[in-house]
Amino acid sequence: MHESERHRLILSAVQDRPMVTVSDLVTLTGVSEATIRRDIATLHVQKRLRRVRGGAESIAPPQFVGLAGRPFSVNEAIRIAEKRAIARAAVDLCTDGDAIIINGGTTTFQMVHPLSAKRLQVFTNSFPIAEHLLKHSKNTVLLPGGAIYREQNIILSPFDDDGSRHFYGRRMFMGCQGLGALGLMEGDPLLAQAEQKLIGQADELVVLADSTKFARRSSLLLCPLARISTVITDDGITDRDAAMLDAADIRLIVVSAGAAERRTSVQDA
Amino acid sequence: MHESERHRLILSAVQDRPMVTVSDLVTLTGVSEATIRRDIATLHVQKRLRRVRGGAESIAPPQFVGLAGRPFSVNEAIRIAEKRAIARAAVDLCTDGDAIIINGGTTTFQMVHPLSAKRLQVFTNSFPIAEHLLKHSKNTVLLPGGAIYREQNIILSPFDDDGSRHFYGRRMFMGCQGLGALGLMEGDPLLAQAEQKLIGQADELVVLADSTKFARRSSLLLCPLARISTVITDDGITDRDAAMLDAADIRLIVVSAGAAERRTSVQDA
DNA sequence: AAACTTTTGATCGAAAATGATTGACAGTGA
DNA sequence: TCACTGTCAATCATTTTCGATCAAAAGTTT
Repeated sequence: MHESERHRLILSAVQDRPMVTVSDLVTLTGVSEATIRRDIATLHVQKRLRRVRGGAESIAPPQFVGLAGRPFSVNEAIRIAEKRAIARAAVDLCTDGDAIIINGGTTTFQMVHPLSAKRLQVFTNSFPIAEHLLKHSKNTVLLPGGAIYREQNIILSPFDDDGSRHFYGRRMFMGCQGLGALGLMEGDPLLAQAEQKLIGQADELVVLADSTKFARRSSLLLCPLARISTVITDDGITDRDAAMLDAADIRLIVVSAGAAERRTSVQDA
Repeated sequence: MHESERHRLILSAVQDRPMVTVSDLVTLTGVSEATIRRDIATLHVQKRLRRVRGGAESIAPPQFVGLAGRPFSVNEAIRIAEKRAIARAAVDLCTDGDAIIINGGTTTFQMVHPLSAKRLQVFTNSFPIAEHLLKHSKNTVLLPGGAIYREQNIILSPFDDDGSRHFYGRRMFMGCQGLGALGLMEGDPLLAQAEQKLIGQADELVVLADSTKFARRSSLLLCPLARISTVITDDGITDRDAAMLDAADIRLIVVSAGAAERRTSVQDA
């Protein structure tokens, strides 16, 4: 057994489990204890795992992953003010009693705070959104069936009969990775699949996209612009992009991310 | 049991309770009292929990724990030691990689702590169980579709195609309200409906029932004794009830709720 | 093939973790 | 007050784990 092969084995073993012991790895690889220790030390300085007494553990300990339902640690911090303002405008579209669909994502997650004051029927594939609404609001919460994907924090089923067909909402709210003349684009295949399932279960499709999204392109084209009813974005949007949405007969809601309240200016198409 | 694993277990245990005692953690982890104290001291200086007399408590502000982290406020406190011991024995039946089904309930909820150390595929209709496993373990978590019922804390759909038909487990674990010669009884119609959906999706049906359940009767008869493979209970069970289960060809696992280790005695039928 | 380097396995003392014991201390009830 | 109980810190013996060292094995270069 060669060094690189051992390293692959060790890394795969450590990702499966909260922690692997040295003796575990000895039986797994068949080499001596000393070698395993050396390997762990090497991988530790390479920051590919964390070395702990007795063995090794994954570099991302589970207690951080799940920290109070923070969804996507990477994207979360960026453009947070814009996302909040956009999410607030999205919630403002709803009145008590409405049935809505919220697709998982960092932008849509920001809707939970203003939603706390409402009483809606919310269908969502986002576990953190469901969790928050359950704990901090009186909204009715409904979920599709399926596995919980930890990275994306969404519930997704490989099957068609996951319950989403039985829910029909007045509006569906979703984020995206890119928005261009070709339509709505998503980056993550799993998110795309989840969104695909829910589009069509609502009268109106409301897209929450901060203004940087108009510059971004992505590989997965989810639907054409014509399918979108409303876009909510911040005031960084260019006239050209606004004109593009206008041409597609999309209602555009522009919010100001500035500290002040929602000075939302609505420009109907 | 290694240090890092114990720490994960302790943190997960302290999470959904106002406080855990040292002896709780001794039974949960199987290590000595001295070690638990040292662990608590370590985690305390790391500010990952607060050390209090008799045990430890969550560092998190009570607002989060209080609202819905508490699943079933009424039943939770009673016979907690028995329930924990029973739940632990239930988890001991599983080996990594197994696919299991856990029905929501106060007894089955106690399975989450020992489950933290496992790597299973867990299908559950209990939102708190899913939440805990997602945050504090590396188990794969799967859910049925439907609405979240706040009182029972379960996910339930009025429709048949909620995704549960697509999951097949080696074992299904469930609690109950009563257990008699006629069969398994449930009190809450919603819980009964949820259980009905999942029975039949697993090879073995394992019932977790503390010994008081044999004296209780209820209106909703869920299934006959013949459908049950295994019953796990505490040592308060009478010979008469044990004989009843034996006659029904049910494997009986009796655990001692006493502080000591899991002195589980298995009496096969 | 010989000389050299790298990797591996084994040994052994050091360091760390653990479990059990003890006594101190506070609270409880008789 | 006094015994009793539960909690806790300190201590010590034992076990586990670690790190350093060295020799054998494997691979490289000349």
